[in-house]
Amino acid sequence: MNNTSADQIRSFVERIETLEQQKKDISDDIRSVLQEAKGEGFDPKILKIVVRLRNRNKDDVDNEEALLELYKEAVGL
Amino acid sequence: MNNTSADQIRSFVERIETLEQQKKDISDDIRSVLQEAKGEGFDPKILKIVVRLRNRNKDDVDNEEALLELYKEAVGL
Amino acid sequence: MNNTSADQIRSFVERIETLEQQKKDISDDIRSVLQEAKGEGFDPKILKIVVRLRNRNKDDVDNEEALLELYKEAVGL
Amino acid sequence: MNNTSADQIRSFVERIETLEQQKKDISDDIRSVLQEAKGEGFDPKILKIVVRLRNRNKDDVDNEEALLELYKEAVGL
DNA sequence: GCTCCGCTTCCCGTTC
DNA sequence: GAACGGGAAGCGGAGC
Repeated sequence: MNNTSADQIRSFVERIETLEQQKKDISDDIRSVLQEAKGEGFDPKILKIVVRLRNRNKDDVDNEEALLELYKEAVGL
Repeated sequence: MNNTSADQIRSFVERIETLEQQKKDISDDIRSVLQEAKGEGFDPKILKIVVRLRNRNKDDVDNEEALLELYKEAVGL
Repeated sequence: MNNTSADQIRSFVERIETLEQQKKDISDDIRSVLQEAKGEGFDPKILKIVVRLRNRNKDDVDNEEALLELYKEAVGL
Repeated sequence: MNNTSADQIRSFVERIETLEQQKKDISDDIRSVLQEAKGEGFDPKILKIVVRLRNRNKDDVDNEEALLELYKEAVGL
């Protein structure tokens, strides 16, 4: 390996590390918000489910829920 | 549920959504950097491994590698 | 490393490999069943959800669903 | 939903549950083997790495290791 | 269609 | 002994 290649590798690695650190910081922030919510009596797990549902098409979600009800009845739930 | 609780839930959900969006943006940035590296002839997969190794204690990594060599020999690798 | 250690390592590795293969076979079987169900017009994703629900305590599931409804209303879903 | 559909759903769900149970049993067996190995002084984590390596093409693994060494030197590892 | 990445879940170690 | 948090494995979805 020549020097230029090594320099490039170092550069790429450092750029990625910086971004990964930022990502980790944000993950920590999300965790903090969920903890805060929990401290005020809300359920973090359900909050995450709601966030996911809001990212999805409403019709799809409705259809899926309707189907699930049918299947649940079929197995006695 | 009273109005205050609903407001709190909305607030928590929106804060999480904002953070999740930021996280996604950074993930996209990382992907871009890896693509750029690939375009210059480097292996994105190996770059990621290097980033992970740099996050770990050197002695731990060295020990693990030494042990792995022993085990590999034991099974004929 | 002495010979005995190497033998032990080989033995452990082979035992694990055998078990992993069996596990993979069963995963394939599950996938086949889901495919068959899909072929008869059922939704594999919903079937898996039902299986998971049946593994959980009914009261927990009911409580979680009730809570989710509340949160959904709070954010206008 | 008619009775036949409900019967089919029940049947599919039960078949999947049976298979999932078998899979879980095997996972437990694997865990036992790793525990046993640990009890005799071997490192479970490394054993799992060896199992994974044995599943891969030797040339690929060798190439990857060679490349990794180059990159590690480039960043001073 | 396949690989690869991110998410979810599970398991373990720690702490109270 | 139970709950909590961190880490690893398995699964589903996205991107090539």
